[in-house]
Amino acid sequence: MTKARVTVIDIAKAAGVSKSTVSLVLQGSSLVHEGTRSKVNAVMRELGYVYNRGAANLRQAGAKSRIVGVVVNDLTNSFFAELAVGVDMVVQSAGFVQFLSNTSESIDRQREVVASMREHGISGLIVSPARATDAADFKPLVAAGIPVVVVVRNLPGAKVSSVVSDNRAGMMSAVEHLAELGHKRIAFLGGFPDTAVFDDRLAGYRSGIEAAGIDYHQELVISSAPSRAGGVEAIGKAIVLADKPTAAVCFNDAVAFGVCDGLRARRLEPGSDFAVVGFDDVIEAQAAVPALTTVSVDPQGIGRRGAQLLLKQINAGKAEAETVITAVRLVVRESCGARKSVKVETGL
Amino acid sequence: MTKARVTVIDIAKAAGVSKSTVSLVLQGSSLVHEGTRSKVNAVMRELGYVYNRGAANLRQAGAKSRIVGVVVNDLTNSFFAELAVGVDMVVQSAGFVQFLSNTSESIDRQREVVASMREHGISGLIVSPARATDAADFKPLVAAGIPVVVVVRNLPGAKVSSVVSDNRAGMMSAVEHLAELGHKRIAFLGGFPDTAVFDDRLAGYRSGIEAAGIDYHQELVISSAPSRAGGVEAIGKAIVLADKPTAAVCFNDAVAFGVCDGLRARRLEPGSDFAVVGFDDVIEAQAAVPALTTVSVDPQGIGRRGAQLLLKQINAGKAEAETVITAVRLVVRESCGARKSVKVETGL
DNA sequence: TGACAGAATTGGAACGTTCCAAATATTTTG
DNA sequence: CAAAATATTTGGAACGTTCCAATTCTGTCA
Repeated sequence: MTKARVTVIDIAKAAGVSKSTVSLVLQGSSLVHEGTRSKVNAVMRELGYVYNRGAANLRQAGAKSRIVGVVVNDLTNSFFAELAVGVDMVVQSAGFVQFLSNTSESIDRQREVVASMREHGISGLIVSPARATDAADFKPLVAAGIPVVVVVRNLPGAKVSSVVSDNRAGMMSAVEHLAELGHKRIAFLGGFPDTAVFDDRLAGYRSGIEAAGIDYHQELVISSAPSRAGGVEAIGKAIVLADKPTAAVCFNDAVAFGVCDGLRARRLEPGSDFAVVGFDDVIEAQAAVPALTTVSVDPQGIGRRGAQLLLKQINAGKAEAETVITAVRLVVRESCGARKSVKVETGL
Repeated sequence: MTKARVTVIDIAKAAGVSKSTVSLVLQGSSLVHEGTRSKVNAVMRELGYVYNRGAANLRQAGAKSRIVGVVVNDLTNSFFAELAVGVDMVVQSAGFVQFLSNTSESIDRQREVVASMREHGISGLIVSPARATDAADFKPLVAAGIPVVVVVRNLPGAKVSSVVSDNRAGMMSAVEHLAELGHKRIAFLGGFPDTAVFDDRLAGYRSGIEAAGIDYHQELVISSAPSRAGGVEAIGKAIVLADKPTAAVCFNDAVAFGVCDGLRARRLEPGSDFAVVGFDDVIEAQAAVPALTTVSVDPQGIGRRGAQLLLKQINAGKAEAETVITAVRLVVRESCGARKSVKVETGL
């Protein structure tokens, strides 16, 4: 057990050069003689030197720690796990490492986590903000010159970059698809109305029915928690309307699954008796029964785009807030009734 | 945009005390007078001070950075995502943050990632090692006094702590369950034979059939990649045996899903025509058709246990290698044929 | 050969914190 | 009230790196 850490000074001593030269080697400077460089490298290997980024970071004040913080609200949700993987891919290949934390939708936790990351000197932050995050919450970060990229959920009013999926277009295509299948009474179920994502998706819904020549009916928009339980609740309200809907687009897949549960509890089969479309295309969507028709959003792609944007801003020193909207596409499976339940898995 | 960072010296100046006193306040020392403490705290808030852990860390050489590294081989797999969440829970509440990285089973990536984490001064490492990781690979870490906890897959020969599920007991209970259902020819399908996990699960299989008074037949053990495709391959070999099996325990759920695919491709229905049992209880297992009977391992629990063990070792300064085996339990669903396919979801 | 340019190297000083030993203020005690 | 004990506070000197300006080495050219 080696007690003393090997430092740049030990290397210098052993290689017969000064610490400055070793430092130059470390930074790959072209100023050092080829022979010296290789000797120093050899000694470093031999003594088992490990670079102390903390110390380096301290000196080059404000410069880059090569750490990016990643904050998501639910890593258990495969959507966010994929997102984190996407971020990791680009971040890692740029020689950065990621600090990843999970807020579980808790705004206090988010604050703690971000503060902690800041203490550790992150060079940038990618965050999928917890619900009800204050737009001003990341103000201090950007004021300190730390770029912030918001993903998945945008933060209207905050002057930060964001990468979100095309919620409007996605929901619109879902509605149009249902209209093409002949549905006239299409409900919009689930989601909290106080969020930007909700607004976007609802706007897409309205454009969709308008494009299909259907009138908008206020009572067909039923909000609820964006969860499975919320879906059950929403379909419960929808089904007792005087003029019942025959189809629904849901705020997200979780709600859609809940809607399916609620339909079954009323002896209605999703797909054949009532068309259901989700949003997100979580991993369970294709394995479910019936397989869920949904809008696929490629969380990994969002992660990659977000990371790229962040790295760009980090390198640029300071960049303007920028918004990226990633494309989505409707994946037609069974729950919309367009296809019979054909359970053939290739597997080969 | 504040150009200059606020330091402990600025606080000291503004509060009319010395930097040492500020430092004492920072550390919550009981040496400082109550009045002084609150004044300093007030000034810190006012000036927007942010603690520089890097600098602190530099001084208390070797001491704790309050960063733990977490390395998994596939974050996309919900099993590992859950694990990471478990780690995050305990690590976060202990005031640590986690560096999380994904190796995608690449041993080079693993090496890079671990090296990078080390440069950043992690106080401990939790790793689910990529396949074929050399037992000696973490030697330098522990030599430097950085505790390492290996999870999920153990590393025989490495002198590090580990937290693994009870593979032996789990597989044994799966086999016993099938035997109770009347099966005599039970195959063991999938997995790479060069891994410790494989050995354990196979040993459990052997104990299980022995306990049931069934003879062991070499040809019923068919290894393959531990993936869906591997499962298809393995069942393909099993089904053409002279004396066909009527049931199979699989190396993991992915293999089990592949086995189901392969059965269907041969017009056999998993559950009724052939019993299939998986291992892991991934999130898709209960939503699949038929719902998969499998051995549930609680990855989040493993994450928590691993983190606790790591923190213990970090606090102890140095601890002996310790092995924790977490309990598993068989979850009986449909694919073993014990139950009819009853599709009732409560949802409420 | 001496001056000069370029290449390679180098000794501090700094970064923001913690630690130590020592100094000062406050209280207690005989 | 002096001395002793206790409670607070405090200036440096670290920690391991990078940066700067300055230095020492090379060779080149007139």
